[in-house]
Amino acid sequence: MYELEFDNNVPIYIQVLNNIKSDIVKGALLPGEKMLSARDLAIKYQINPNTASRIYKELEAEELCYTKRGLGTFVTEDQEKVENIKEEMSNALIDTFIKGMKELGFSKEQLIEMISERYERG
Amino acid sequence: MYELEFDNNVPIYIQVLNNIKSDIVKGALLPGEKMLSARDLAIKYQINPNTASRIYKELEAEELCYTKRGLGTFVTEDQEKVENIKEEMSNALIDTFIKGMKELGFSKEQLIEMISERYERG
Amino acid sequence: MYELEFDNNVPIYIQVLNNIKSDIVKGALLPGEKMLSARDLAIKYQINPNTASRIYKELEAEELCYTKRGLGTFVTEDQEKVENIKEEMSNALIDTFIKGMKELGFSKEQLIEMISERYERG
Amino acid sequence: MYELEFDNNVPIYIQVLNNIKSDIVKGALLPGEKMLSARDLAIKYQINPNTASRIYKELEAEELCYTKRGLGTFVTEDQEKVENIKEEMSNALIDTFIKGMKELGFSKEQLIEMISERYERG
DNA sequence: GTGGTCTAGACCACT
DNA sequence: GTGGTCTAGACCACC
Repeated sequence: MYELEFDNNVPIYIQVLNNIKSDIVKGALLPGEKMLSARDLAIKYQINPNTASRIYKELEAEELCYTKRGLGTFVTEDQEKVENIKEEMSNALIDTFIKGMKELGFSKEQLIEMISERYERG
Repeated sequence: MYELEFDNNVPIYIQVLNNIKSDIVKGALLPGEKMLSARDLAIKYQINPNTASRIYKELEAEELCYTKRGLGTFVTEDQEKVENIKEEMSNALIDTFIKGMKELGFSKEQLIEMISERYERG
Repeated sequence: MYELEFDNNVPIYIQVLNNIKSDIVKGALLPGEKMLSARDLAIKYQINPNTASRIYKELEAEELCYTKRGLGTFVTEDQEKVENIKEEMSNALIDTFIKGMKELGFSKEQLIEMISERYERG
Repeated sequence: MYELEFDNNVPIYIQVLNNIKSDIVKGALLPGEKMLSARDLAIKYQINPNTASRIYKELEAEELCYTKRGLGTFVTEDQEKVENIKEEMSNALIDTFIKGMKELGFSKEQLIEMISERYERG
């Protein structure tokens, strides 16, 4: 069971999905490594097994993992895919951040200052 | 009519709401200024009139505007409210940004560098 | 309700999926056209609404359609996507066919003859 | 050990089964010839021994091979059985091919042209 | 034991 | 009325 607190405004499966993606990107899940079974994932995050299944299905659609029938689900061995996801996810974060802050009227210097201040706290 | 392209994954009313809030924060909409009628807002953003109404209802609930019966809707004159919104919105942006980037394994220095690089581009 | 007879060896949602894809490829569903609601799709094919939803979700993942919140699901306007799908689907069919028949020892001439004979019948 | 790459969407035992059937049809495995032991089949294809056993069980059920206790498994000597299998397999291939391509809107002439072009390549 | 599919039904948010 | 999410539970095929 997991200590993750869900943000109710974001679908659970998205949150778990991002969690797993981060694990792959960070190397907490290694290429070729066997992942939790869908059922165990469900237990870990206290979610319904179907929801867990769905998460793996999405990961597979993004080619971040693959399934061997009857054996389980495994992290992709294609390191390039992993790099792409890292790019993609960080770009999305940066873009919404900069776009939003500009809209509010913050300067580059202000952004840098705020980040310096808060990085350790967060 | 407006050039805003909607992100279909975010409710339209949220997107317009944030747009208006930003306008107030930036001063594009001044305290006490008369706002568009719901009907005109609907036309400007090409949205359903019901959606436009809802947006004003939410703005009113946050006390960022008020309605004078028969005269229209006006931006709040309470500058403190405006400040609060600015804080609130920027905090939300910063928090998701830092939290997400940390999860992906980025350091403070990397964040600052990336922002420096991209601020002008965005 | 629909006259489709399901092949029990293939998941229903795949069969319906291919059906809809074919409709798009053939132009029976035009770019930008509103598609059946998930509920109506469920009725048409006599399947569970969740299954119908899932089908649209997959189509959307392949960018063959897009969703406007609260309004419905629409066929993509990107004609290139449609062309790609046509290529992809026909290539898959041809490749399995040729590969399988070669494995069985059939020559090119035999294949052509068999197709000539059976095309009308099928 | 074998160079076969498995398609994860098709059960492994089906893939190996078809492989062996093709070998019989093509004459790579001759009537009366002794086949690999289940154990060696497992090694050749890098599969689970249980899966290998299952494959022979299915082949036997279709009467394409028979077992002499203590001696091993042998290819059937009944040439008619072999012919039937060839018919069956090729019909299945042709039918899915023609049905699918028709659905996509291809004409008989187009099919023939595509096959002419690709047969050598495949 | 593993994942895959399907049904059923509930609840929610959006337009 | 539209799609989106989640739960629950069943059944199947595969290894």
